Amino acid sequence: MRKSKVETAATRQKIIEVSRTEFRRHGIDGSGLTALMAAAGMTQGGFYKHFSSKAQLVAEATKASVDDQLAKLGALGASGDPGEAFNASVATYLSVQHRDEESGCPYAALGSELARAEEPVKSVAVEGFERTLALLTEQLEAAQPAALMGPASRDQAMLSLCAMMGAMTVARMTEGDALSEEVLAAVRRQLIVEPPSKSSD
Amino acid sequence: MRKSKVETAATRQKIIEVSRTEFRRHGIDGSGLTALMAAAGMTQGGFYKHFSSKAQLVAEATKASVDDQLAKLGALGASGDPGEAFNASVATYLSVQHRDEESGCPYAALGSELARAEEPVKSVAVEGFERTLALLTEQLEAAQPAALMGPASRDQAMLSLCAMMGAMTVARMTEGDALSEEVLAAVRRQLIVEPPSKSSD
DNA sequence: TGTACATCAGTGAACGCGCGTTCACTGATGTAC
DNA sequence: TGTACATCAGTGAACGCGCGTTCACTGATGTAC
Repeated sequence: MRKSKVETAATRQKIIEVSRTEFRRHGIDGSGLTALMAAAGMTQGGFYKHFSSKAQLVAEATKASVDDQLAKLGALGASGDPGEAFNASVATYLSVQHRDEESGCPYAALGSELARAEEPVKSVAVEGFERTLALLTEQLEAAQPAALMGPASRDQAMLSLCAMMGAMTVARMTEGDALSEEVLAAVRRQLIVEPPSKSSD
Repeated sequence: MRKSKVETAATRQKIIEVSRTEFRRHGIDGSGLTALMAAAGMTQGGFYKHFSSKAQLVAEATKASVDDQLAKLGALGASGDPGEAFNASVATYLSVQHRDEESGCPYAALGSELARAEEPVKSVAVEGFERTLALLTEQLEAAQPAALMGPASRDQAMLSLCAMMGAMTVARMTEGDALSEEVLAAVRRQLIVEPPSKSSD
């Protein structure tokens, strides 16, 4: 039953991919390895040929989700006006589509579980947050008058990122109620910034 | 072994109180009824004399935590300048003390788990959020020029509340790293409002 | 290039364990007379 | 107020179940000659 190196790598990737969906849907504690491996098309015994523990998988799946999110938000900046990248990031993050997605931001999906996580996972979470914060700070500086740059930009990016994550968690918590869409729209309105060229305020 | 009505009510309250601490520390899925009842000084069998299921306990514990938080933030407004109540709420919520507390805001502690909860819990979460939002909106309107009142106040309160919850989750996720205190301080700086009397901006 | 053998990806049963929930039982409390 | 009995808070063992992890086994892949 041995598989080729290419197949093995693909299987490993498949397990990570499937986990991201399962973790988002049922949480980390709520996703058993047996169900997880079945969703990847295998039996539970094979898991330990790819990962040394469930914690290691959680770390890798979280890292993959952060990388994905960074790539998605980064692409919004690369194509089009850099002054609009920040607003595009906010609008994309705080969309109903993101709320209903099976993947997406791991901090919004697993926030309180990640806060309780142990070391391999914790480091990934901290580094991922730092990188996302750095990207958002850059996008914010490109979108605002030069006078507002410096430490204030990082503060504002911090507020924006925390508000986005909080709003997404609340939107999922209140799904089905009108409040869910209201939270997304309200925080979107509050975070959007005016482009640097036209300063009317 | 039957207990008096007063003792029975006290035991019920004790279970709820203990649960709030356990849920905050280990999450909902991570808190077993056996450990929970032991922490309340009883054996697991007695649980069902007070609650019909674990889900019912989760709903009641969440409601108790929300009520507590509302009382705490409301008290900040009652004693002292109403124009300073909002800033006091922000500073109290985003404190290192709140981060390290065993009780505190259930949304920050259980956010992603509450988002996955079923009906009895979900309603409590939605209603609690609405009430907290209403209190914060009031406090905000008392702290700002009349011109900024109306729908904009609710939007701003929504931003503030989401940012506070998100920041607390991130602060706990990054505890041990300097980022943890930085997030709390940065979001505090961004949310504080100028009192209505001295309008310099 | 062809053969012989070591490697190891994946299987599926089994491990000990803790989960939420049920239940027969105990004995103090509450109630009816 | 005093007695007899029903109620029910709390005990602790047991239920079926799924958890994370281990392991002997299978057989195709990779490697050495």
